[in-house]
Amino acid sequence: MSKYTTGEIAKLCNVTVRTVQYYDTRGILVPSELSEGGRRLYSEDDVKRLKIICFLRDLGLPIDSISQLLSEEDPGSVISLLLDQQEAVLKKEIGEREGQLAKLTELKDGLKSCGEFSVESIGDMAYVMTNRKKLRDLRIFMLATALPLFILQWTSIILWITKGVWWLFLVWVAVMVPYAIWSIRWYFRKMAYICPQCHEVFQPTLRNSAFTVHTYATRKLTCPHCGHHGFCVEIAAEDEGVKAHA
Amino acid sequence: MSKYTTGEIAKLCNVTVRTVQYYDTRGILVPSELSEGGRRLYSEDDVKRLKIICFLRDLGLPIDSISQLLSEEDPGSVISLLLDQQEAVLKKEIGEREGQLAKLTELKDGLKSCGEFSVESIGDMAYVMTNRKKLRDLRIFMLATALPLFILQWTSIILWITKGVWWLFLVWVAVMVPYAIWSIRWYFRKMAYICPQCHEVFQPTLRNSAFTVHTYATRKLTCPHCGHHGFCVEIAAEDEGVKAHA
DNA sequence: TTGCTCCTCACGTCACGTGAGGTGGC
DNA sequence: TTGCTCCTCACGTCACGTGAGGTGGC
Repeated sequence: MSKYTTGEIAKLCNVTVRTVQYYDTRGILVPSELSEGGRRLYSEDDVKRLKIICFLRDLGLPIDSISQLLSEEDPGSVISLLLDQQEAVLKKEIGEREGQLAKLTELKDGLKSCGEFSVESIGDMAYVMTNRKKLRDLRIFMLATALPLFILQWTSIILWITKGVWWLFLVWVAVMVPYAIWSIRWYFRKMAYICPQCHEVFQPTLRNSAFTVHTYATRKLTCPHCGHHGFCVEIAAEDEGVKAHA
Repeated sequence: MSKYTTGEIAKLCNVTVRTVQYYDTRGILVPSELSEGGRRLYSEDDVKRLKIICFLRDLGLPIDSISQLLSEEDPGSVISLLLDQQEAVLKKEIGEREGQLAKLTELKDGLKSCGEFSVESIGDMAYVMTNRKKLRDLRIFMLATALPLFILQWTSIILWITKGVWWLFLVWVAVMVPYAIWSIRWYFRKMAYICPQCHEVFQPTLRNSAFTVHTYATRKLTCPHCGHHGFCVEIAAEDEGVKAHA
């Protein structure tokens, strides 16, 4: 029966000498024999054991679990539990990293579209990203309230043209005017903007914001903190009112 | 300008007090002021900075990189590099874990179909799994050599029946007989089996293995090491011949 | 004065890597 | 004797967590 030294068994199993020594001190793979000089000597069975350890380790199992499994008197009852656990761990870790990857891509896109770059831009982007869900909810709510009016509008127009029923159109006008006033006020109370210069969050007055150039996500405004005039990213306002996003 | 204590800034940014203290000792977030009693006092700007740190940390970036980025005089040139790097890291880690997950599932399936369980079964499974590619290559090679003969067989039969050409069938017989002898011998030289009892790899003699019950992956054999008689898993033999899979 | 919060060591985590300084075995 | 391998400390990694023992501030 040939015996292997630390270096030999390490090479056989594609690990470092240090790893073999470490497994000895941890009691996971104790050499079956020691030479007179105090050198570790490993048997064929030790090699098999180390291969099993490495296989399980390469599945990501912690060595303490492997150690417990190998010293169990009935490993059959433990192994499937351990593997199920590890499966859950791996799935969770994959999910986490995919989430991070999605956020990272979003950040990259955001920084690409944002011209001048500073560390604060990252803060703005982070704020916009966490705020995005809330913003979407607000916009959806806005559309949802407008939808019945939209239907009423076209129903009344069609009825007027085809059947000559004109009173429904009057109903629409009567409802539409207060809705328009309410919705514009509501929208500007719920929205806020980030200044690209001083990175403060502010809410413009209705007068200043209603009649300016704007896109889907930005609006040309003057920052009340630093006086900068330019396109500001639209976000959902904090519930408590105007507040630095800090 | 209000100031925040360690606990306050920690709560604002959803981290522990210890984390805030740690970022101070690492020089990543040094409090802008200290009280006479030596307590850390943080400004609004410090809060913004910590939020940025946490955002980047939650993308999985190492704090040393964050630290460097924040102390850079031109962060714009570094950030995209850093994010690209992190993207690669995350993709690699996801890939690794998906590989581990696949192996883990394979192991679970293997252990389910393997009746009596011991620690050595894991070793056998590991060996079968690393060996699987080689085994598949061998089987594909086997099929590839058989394919021309198979085509010749049906061509000759069809020609004989439809056109009365019988000599091609004689050619097929003349080629088939030596091929059959060669292929059976080749197959049993390339294949080996794992004994489920003593977990040794062995190659049975041609006589013992050719006429026994078998399935796609196993064959009923008697182990020459321990004498156990039962179904043994088929694997590709080591190139050097018979060898314990150690 | 009493809680509560904060302070600084200092050790623990996880699976080894990396020297340092000394020795066994061919 | 000369390389090569192996031995045992012992510290370092990474981002904090977890007490211990002491103090500031309302």
